[in-house]
Amino acid sequence: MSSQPRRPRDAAATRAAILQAARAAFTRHGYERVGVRDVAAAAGIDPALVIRYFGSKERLFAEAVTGEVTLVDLFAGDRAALGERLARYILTKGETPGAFDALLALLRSAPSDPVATLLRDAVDKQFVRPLADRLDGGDALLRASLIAAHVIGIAVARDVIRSTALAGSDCGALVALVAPVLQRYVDGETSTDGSIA
Amino acid sequence: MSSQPRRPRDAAATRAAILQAARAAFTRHGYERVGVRDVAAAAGIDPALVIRYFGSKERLFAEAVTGEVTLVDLFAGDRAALGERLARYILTKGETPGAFDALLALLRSAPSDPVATLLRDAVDKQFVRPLADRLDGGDALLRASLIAAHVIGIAVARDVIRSTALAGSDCGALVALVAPVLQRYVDGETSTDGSIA
DNA sequence: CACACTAGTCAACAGCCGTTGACGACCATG
DNA sequence: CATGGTCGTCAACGGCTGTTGACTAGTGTG
Repeated sequence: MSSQPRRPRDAAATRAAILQAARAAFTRHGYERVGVRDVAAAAGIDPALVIRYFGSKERLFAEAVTGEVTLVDLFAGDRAALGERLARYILTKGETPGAFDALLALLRSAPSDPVATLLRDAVDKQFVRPLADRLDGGDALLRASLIAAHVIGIAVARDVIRSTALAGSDCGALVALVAPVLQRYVDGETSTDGSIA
Repeated sequence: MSSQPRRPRDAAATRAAILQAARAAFTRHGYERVGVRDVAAAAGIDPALVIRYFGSKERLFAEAVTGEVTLVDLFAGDRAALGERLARYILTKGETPGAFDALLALLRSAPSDPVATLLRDAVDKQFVRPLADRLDGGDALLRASLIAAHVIGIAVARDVIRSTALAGSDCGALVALVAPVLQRYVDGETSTDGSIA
């Protein structure tokens, strides 16, 4: 029996294959439940190569997950519809199966301590702060954090917990409900009262 | 060298000690990162005894985490202040260190597949459905699910990710911001109009 | 051709995991 | 006192984990 043919000697392609396999696995199952051997098998190579290329599982995760999120362009544009843009983004995302979502990968891995740090930094630097910069009024940082919290909550409820109502509902109806709520955080007003505390 | 003295033969106390240690550990670190040996060590007994009492780690987790959440009483009372009650509950919870929070334990363990199912059932049965029963208007189930999503998001952002802005802020200011937002889901308004139908 | 270099494989390490069965120690009851 | 059943301990199983080093097979260069 001849052993299976070796991979062609292409370092760049192999590295990319590992990264792609890692992204898919981490997105679906989270950091803890994905083994180096799983990633290697999905990439069609030896487990040792994964370590050789990335040093350790943790660094592979960091490299696979970072540098992929580009939310900032969402924050640009008129603030009156910012809530709707955010709602539409989070709610229509993930409709293409097999898509890699760094946020989801991070959320699934959040219980892991180094990952929690990674996630905090990513959310803070790529979401909360840029968003807070575009908010007027007091408590901008707090309101941006609460917007992030709601967005994260929706992602967790729908994609991790797989809440039946959220997962099975029409996106349009969801956006219509969520958009004005996020917008309220954007505007920073309490409608019954008229002023911020 | 005499080995350390045996535990007094008290089955009920030992069982309770295991359960308490398991709750603390699962709340802090989640299902995956807590080993049977960790729980046993915290309870001061042999790892084998944990399995003897609970059958398996998974059943221990289920027993440790279920039957502890009693949110329903929050939903009773006047609906006009329901949003504030919810906001106050989620935001002031966990101020006593060492407290066990089943929701947090579940959230930290959510990536694990059987735990995700457990969590979905718990959230659905103990939160979404009772809450939806108290909501008027269309999309009651959806609006209740979105309230749950926001509450979960705040919990994740604050306790798992440890978002700096949320973790370090004054609870009163947070409640003032969150309460009217949750209330909007309660009232089911989509316009800026402040009146309920 | 012979060389150094690199890409890939293989086998194994040490350590952890959940779980099991055999084995003492204790206690209540006969 | 003897006996049966329960409580606790101990050691070990098989399987998994991330990681390492030795080894082979190709490639580009002198």
